[in-house]
Amino acid sequence: MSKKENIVHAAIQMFREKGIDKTTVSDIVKTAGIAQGTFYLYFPSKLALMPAIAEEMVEKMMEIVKLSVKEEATFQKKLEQFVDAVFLVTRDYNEVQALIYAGLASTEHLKEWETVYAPFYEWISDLLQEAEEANVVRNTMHIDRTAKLLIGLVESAAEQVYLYDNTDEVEVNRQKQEVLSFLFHALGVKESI
Amino acid sequence: MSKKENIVHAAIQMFREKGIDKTTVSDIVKTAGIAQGTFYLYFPSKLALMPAIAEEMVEKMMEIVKLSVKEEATFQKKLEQFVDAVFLVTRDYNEVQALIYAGLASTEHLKEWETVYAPFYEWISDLLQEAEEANVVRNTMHIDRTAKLLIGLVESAAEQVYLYDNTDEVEVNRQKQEVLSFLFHALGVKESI
Amino acid sequence: MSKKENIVHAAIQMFREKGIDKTTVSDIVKTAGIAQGTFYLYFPSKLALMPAIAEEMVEKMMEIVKLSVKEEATFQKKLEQFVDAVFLVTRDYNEVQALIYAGLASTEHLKEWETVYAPFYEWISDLLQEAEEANVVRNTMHIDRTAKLLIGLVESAAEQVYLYDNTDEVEVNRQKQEVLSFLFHALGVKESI
Amino acid sequence: MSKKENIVHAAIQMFREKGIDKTTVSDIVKTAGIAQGTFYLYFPSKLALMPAIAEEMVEKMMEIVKLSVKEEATFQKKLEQFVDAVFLVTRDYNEVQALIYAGLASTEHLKEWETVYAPFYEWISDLLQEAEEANVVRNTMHIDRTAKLLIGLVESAAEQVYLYDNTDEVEVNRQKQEVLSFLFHALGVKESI
DNA sequence: TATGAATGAGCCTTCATTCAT
DNA sequence: GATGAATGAAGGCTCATTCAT
Repeated sequence: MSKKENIVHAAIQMFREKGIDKTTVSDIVKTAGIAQGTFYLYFPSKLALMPAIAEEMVEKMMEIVKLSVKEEATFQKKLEQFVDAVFLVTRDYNEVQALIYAGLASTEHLKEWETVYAPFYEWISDLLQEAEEANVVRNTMHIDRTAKLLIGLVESAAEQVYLYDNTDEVEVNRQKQEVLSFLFHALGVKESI
Repeated sequence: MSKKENIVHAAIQMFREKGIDKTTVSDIVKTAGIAQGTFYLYFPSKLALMPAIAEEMVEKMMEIVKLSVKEEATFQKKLEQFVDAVFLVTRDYNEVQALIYAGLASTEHLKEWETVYAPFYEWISDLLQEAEEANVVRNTMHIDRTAKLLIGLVESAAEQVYLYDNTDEVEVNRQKQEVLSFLFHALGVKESI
Repeated sequence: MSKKENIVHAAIQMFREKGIDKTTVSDIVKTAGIAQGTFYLYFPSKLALMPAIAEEMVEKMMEIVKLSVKEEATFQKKLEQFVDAVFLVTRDYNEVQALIYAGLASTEHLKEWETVYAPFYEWISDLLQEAEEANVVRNTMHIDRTAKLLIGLVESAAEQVYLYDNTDEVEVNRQKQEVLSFLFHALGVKESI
Repeated sequence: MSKKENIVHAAIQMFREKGIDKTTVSDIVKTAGIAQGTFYLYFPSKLALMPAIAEEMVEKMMEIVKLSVKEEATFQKKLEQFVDAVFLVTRDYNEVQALIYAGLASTEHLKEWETVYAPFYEWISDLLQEAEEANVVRNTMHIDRTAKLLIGLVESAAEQVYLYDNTDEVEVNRQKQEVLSFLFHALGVKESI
């Protein structure tokens, strides 16, 4: 593993353990097992970490999503698997996702966000596109815009359940079901498929 | 205005101007026109501000929502007005909303969140309840859960458009329309009503 | 003594002991008996100390000069007393004078230098003016320019002797004599007076 | 050009561009086109550069002085040419000369100073010696001491004009004239020659 | 209650120096 | 000799919090 990746992983780990604000460069280098100065060989400042972490997180998410969502499943099933994946990642990394929000947002790295998140949006767009072409969803939606709405919906649902609500399994499943039901209607999923 | 409110308003103002991380207690007291020490007469620490601000923000949002959504309008129209209101508040206060997200979340004030946001959820729940009773939406949804989904959806849509996308009026309106269309389908709004 | 003066004195002391570059803000506050943060209540940065120190040094020099140079002495005697005074201050504070040079010069405080050093130049200018009017020096010199030359000459002579040469009393006195002789000729001091 | 000279030249260049304090070893090696470690093959530390630079600077000054001062000129003319040369070098290298002052002085390299500056002193001493023998100056001065005073005077005059005063050509020339006049009297230059 | 000067722990960052290749 | 990635001590500065008035 390259030293740069090493730093990113250490940072993610510390962010999950101590929160973003409380994590210092000193924490990160200690975890990464490198010297303080070495950090600055790879990142010009602490803030410059954020895009790299965001990228890493999106990659991880894409990985899990691709692993969860089976190629051969029906669209309905795929949606279900997708929701499962997002809930999973949110449960394990919601602290870090808040970072992607807050960290990226509070700096001047806003433009990078779009780039970083792009593959995720695209993946959903493709999914919706296929579904529309297969005539299993309503054909009145704007694909790209709807993709974003879909992601926003599922992520916020997952955040609500893991950050603020009790996280007992039963409740989580009910929330997932409600999201799916909400989604099916929103997309006009054809029941008979 | 009580001195406590004074502090809260000053904090919100500074957060909007300088961002949350960059705002210091010193900034806040200067804006509030009080002494450094006085702050600690009303709040035990800087973090203790967050719930108070969240409360204020939710109040402001409720106010705007109540002002925007006309009692006599149809459910469809009400939804539209609601979306307008959320977009409006997000545009003007997205920095501060990020605080409610990140600030509350990163501290130990998580439990307070529920309480603070409660009136907002309730208001939407009531709206949905009425709609269901009037038989203008599908009757298969869990009201409270759907209320949260609805809020999450609209807020994330507004954030996407104001934080990351270009904010030209035309684009914003398209996004609003897509949200509404998405929502109408999700809630199973009866077209004929 | 005000806390600001306290800091300035502590800084001068440390500069004399450790040299300028080696002196840290931490050293200064320790000597001044105050907290690290207190320093920044009175000076926005470490560099901002320099003009204040320069001022203090010039004041000290003026004080010693005024004490040394007797009102009723002849011009020749006054010159001699002046050279003594400059040598004295240089011996005790040459490290700090280097600071005034280097410190002021290396920052953007150059303009302040003129202001700070002004009373010193003026004092010499007045002395020369009187001498010219009393017809005890040549009347072909430009008073202000010559004042600066005179100060530059005496200071550099003192620096040479205390910084680089051996500082035994005999050698120092010879150097003083040579300076005076040089000066008397340069100013065209009338011997018979 | 040897690698050592290369480093010295790079250092001088960077000192002139960025100032002494702000110049890092990293800057120097980048300019010299060598690796960070290579620096330490030729100089045991950053401070060890200073005498080498001083030497280089004095050499440069001697070169310019020798070029400016014509063998066949009268003593008066030679003095004038000498002042011109010192003003020239000061204008172009005053930053670096401050280094020779401050840098050498503040370190433990004081003793080297004498050695380094020696040829310069000697050259002036020789000039004065000749003048005395030719009976064109007063014969009451101590040659070596006066040589130092002369250099101190001219250098401080040049520094004053280039560092603190306005540097317009007219003013500079007036200062030069005043220095020369001061000098002629100080040395007791015989007018009729 | 109200003040605001004082505190000091701790942060980010720099950079001279080293050393394995 | 030459390299340049790695080191880590140390510095300047910030700012939430305290406390004597």
